[in-house]
Formats: sequence, structure tokens, C-alpha cells
Amino acid sequence: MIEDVKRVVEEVNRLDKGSLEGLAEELGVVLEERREEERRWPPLPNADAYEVIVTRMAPEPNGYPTLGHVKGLLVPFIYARLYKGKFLLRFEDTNPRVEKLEYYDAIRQELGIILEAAEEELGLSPGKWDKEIIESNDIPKMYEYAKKLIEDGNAYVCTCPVLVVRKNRNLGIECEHRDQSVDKNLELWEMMLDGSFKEGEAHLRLKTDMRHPNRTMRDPGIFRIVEHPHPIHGDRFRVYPNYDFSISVEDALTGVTHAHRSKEFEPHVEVQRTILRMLGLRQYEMIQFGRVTVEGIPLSKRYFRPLIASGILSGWDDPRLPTIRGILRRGISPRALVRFFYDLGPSKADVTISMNAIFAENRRILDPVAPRFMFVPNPIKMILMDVPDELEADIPVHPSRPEMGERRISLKSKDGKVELYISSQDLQELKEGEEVRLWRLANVRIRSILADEVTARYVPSMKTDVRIIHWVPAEKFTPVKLFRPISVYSYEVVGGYGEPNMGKLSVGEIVQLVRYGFARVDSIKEGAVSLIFSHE
RNA sequence: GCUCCGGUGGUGUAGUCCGGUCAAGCAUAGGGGCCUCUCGAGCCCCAGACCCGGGUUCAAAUCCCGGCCGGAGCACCA
Repeated sequence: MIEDVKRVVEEVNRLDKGSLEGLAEELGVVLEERREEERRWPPLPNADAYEVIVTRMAPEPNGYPTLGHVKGLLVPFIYARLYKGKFLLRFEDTNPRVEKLEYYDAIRQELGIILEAAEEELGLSPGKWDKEIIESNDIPKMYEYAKKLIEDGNAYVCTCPVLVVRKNRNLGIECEHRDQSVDKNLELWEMMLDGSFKEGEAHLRLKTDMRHPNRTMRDPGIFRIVEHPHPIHGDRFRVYPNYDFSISVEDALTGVTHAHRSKEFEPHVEVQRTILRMLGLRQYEMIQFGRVTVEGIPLSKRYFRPLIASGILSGWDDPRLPTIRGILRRGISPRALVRFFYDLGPSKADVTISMNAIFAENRRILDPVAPRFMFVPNPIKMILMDVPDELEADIPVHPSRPEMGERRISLKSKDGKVELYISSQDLQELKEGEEVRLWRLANVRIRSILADEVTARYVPSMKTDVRIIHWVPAEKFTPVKLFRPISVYSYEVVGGYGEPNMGKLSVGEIVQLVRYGFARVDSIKEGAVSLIFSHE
């Protein structure tokens, strides 16, 4: 019997897909239709256990958000919306030494822009956070929890110097403070709060296991003294909770069901679970995701600060920087960012992405809407001869979308001559005697090429299977300065002329320079346009 | 060193929990073609992957064991 089953299964397994499908049909088995929908994200673990899914992003206001933060924002946001839950923005501001008010604002602004774009691009609505929380507001509440920990014998005040603690934690040695009485600990804790100890002299630590294989679990510090004004509370507090403590209490108290953070916090899961258990607080899902680094670009603020201070970078919005500001200023649409990170997914693997991948998304979004303009870098004068009275070119705003309109450029000839500019790059490719087409204007035959001037003869033809180049009239054009980011420390400025009406652009518009690439209008002064090159 | 986490086409990702619908999906980059008065976009087609070795099983990307490679943490910072 078993042998028979074996034989039959083997036989079936040998069949190819076609005959299996035929067989299925014969037997009346209905194949489940493969769903052709947009790629879905993997489900949230244990989602059914919660009535409402609550996620959050918890940035520390210690700098301008970068590309690296976008995943940390979008992962919880997307899940919250996918599950019709709530998304919180929480400022993790418990280290006043590095936090500043301007960073709170920068984070609100930048994240706001991205979430709005997420609503547009992915249809995840509403494209904003449901509630903002300032963690430091809850410090008094955290003091209460600290007290409870001490009273239950789960925490003690330690006055060992840093180096001793470091050594003890490495070696797994318990110090004498560990066995202090509850009363003694309460007394010392009050002293921490009332200023009897200076910064660094006393710490409240969790009593766990000094020989735990996971070293973050060896009596982690949960409160310390910081003698530095807080950007919001000034001198109100001198004792601040540490990361593991504040995050656990806050997540539990604000109803978070799924807490996302980057993978480096993996070892802290155990610490946080322990804190929750000791405090009798609600447990929730802790999910780690892989870090994102950009090929060739450091993401650390520490690295950029001196470059900004020394003027090598113009500020936190320098288009060479991977800050969100910098990237937007460069002309990357926030929708491109959103789409990119959506496709990236919430995976736990660390990834190195290339800016080219982001550029590809941006092109996809910009191409259908960006108005086209002719731009002639490094212009060289071209003199056209044998021109009838007038040449006219109707330039479409967007060749694939005639409804966007067109503009007319007319060139009047003087004694049969017309002057215009072409780019020296194009000129290099031209040969004397060659017929070329000036885009949408006329065909010409190159007569002579000199170092700073080229002459050509008008050809009454519409042939388009010749080389097509771009031009601007010599009589009227817009001076253009194009800033091309190369790396964090370098850039190139390309000067040239643009079509006459480029002077009417406004700051923030993103255009396509035909045959050149996308660029964003950064500023306009006295009719001259400054562009920042986005990408090809 | 210790602890933890990963490894699917060039790149990124889905699938791994609960083995069969996966001779593996999607995107991007690559090749070819069509279209186009942009070297852009669009459309069509092509090619390309389960880290290695054992094991379990009728059946393994999926489970087990061993190895290799990569990353992170080991701050009284988050």
C-alpha cells in the first residue's frame, strides 16, 4: 500500500506543469488564481492580537534628518496605514547635550513633506502622523516608575566611576552597591534628584545579571545625571532616563503595538522586555529592520558638521548632502523617495543603495510633467547664412504631451544672416560639410569651424534623420549657471545659455534640459537662472 | 573575543514562521527591437539568482546539522 502511494506520487511529480493543469481540469480541481496585485509588504507579526495597530517613529532631535531616516519613518507609517491603525511621531529627547529646538522643527518639516508624498504616491491616507509626543514631557512619570523599580528591589543607585563599571560589566563582577538596602537606594535616588551628586557621580541601574551573555543585559544604567539645559525644559530636570528605560515606558504608555527600530538595537530587546516585566507594563512587538547606507556617501552628521562649519558645504541643505533638505533641493521629488523606500521594503538585511536607483524613480515621476528647455552649455556662436527673412521654431513644452502647449522662438535675418549659440560639446562632434538639424528650427550645412565660431548655411529641408542639436538665439537668451554636485567635497559649475523664457521660471521648479538632464531652479537674479543639476 | 542578526539574478526585494500552487515573482541596471524632430520617456522581447556541504522527506529557497561570508552591538548615546 505504502509502496503504491510512493509510486503514484513519484509519477505525478514527474509530470510537467501543462499535464498537471490538464489533469486538474479533468478532475475538476480549481487552481487558485494567482493575484496580480501590487507587491504587498510582509504581514506584521502577531497583528491579530491587537485591536488597533499603533506604530511610531521615534527620532532624537539631534540633527537634520537624512536619507537614512526615511526607512525608519516609512516602515512604521506604511504599516500603520496598511492596517488602518495609528502612527505616532515621538521625539526621543532625553539627552539634552546634543538636542536643539531647531532640529525638532527640521524633523517635523521634513517628515511632513515625505508623509504627504506618501499619501500622493501610495494612496496611504492621511499622509501625516496622528499624534506628536514629546518624550521629555513624561520624565516626571518616569521618575515614579524608577521609584517603583527601587522599591521592588529591581534597581539600585551605583556610585562607581565609569571605568570601574566598564570593567565590571566586561568581567561580570558585581559591585558593593548592588546589595544596598531599598531604603539606602531610595535615599541616594533622592540625592540624585536634588543635586547632591554631580554629573557622572551616581547612576540608577537595573538589577539583572552581571554574568548575562548579552552584555547590554549586565545591570544596564537606566537614569543618569546630565547638567545641561534641555531645549524645551531648560533646567527643570537634572536626571534623565536612558534609552532602554524611556523607550519601554513610552511605547507601553502610548499604546504602541509594533515598535520598529534599526537592527543595531537587537540586543536591547531583552533589556526592554525585562524593564516592561519588572514594571508590569504591557508587552508589544519589537521589530528590527536593516540599515540603509548610500553608496559612496557617509550618512553621519559628525562627518558633515566640520565641512559645513568650514564652508566647504553651504549648509544642511547643500545639494551634495544626503540630508532630506539637500536631496529635495537637488530636485529629487519626495514621491520618488517614497516609492523607492516602498520598493525597498522593511527587510532586516543591511543594504547599500545607489543614488542611481533613486534617480531612476525620480525620472519616472518627473519625466511626464517636467517642462523641456533647451540649454546650451559652454556656448559657441554659430552664424547662419542664406537665411530667408525669418526662421521660426515652435518648441513644445513637452513633446509627448501636446496639451501642455508650445512656445515660439523667431529669428529675424539681417542680410541673410542669423546668429545663435550651440554648445561646444556638440560642436566637437560636427564635421565641415555635414548636415545637421537645429531642433525644431531648421536644417543647416556646416561650412567652417573655427575655435570660437562656426558658420553654416541654411538648407531648406526638414530631414530629421541627421544629427539633431540644440541652440539658443544670440539676440535673446537667459544666462544659466548650473551647479553639478559630484561628491560631498566637490562640484562643478557649468555656465551656458538657456532659452529666452527660462528667465520666467520660478524657484523650486524642476525642468528637463533637453538632451542634458533634469535640474531644479535654485535662484533667479536679474534674469540669470541658477540651476542645480539633479541627474540625467 | 563574546552576543545577536542576515546571506535569493549586477543591484534591491518577495517567498522562509506553517515544505508541494517556486523549473522562483517584482523593480532597477544590461542586451535587442518598435516609436519619437531630445542622447529623455513610452511599448515589446531577451538574458540573468535560492552562499557551500551533509541530512530529513515522495518532495527543500523553505526544516535539521556543520561550515563560509557580510553586518550590528558589547557607550551610565539614542
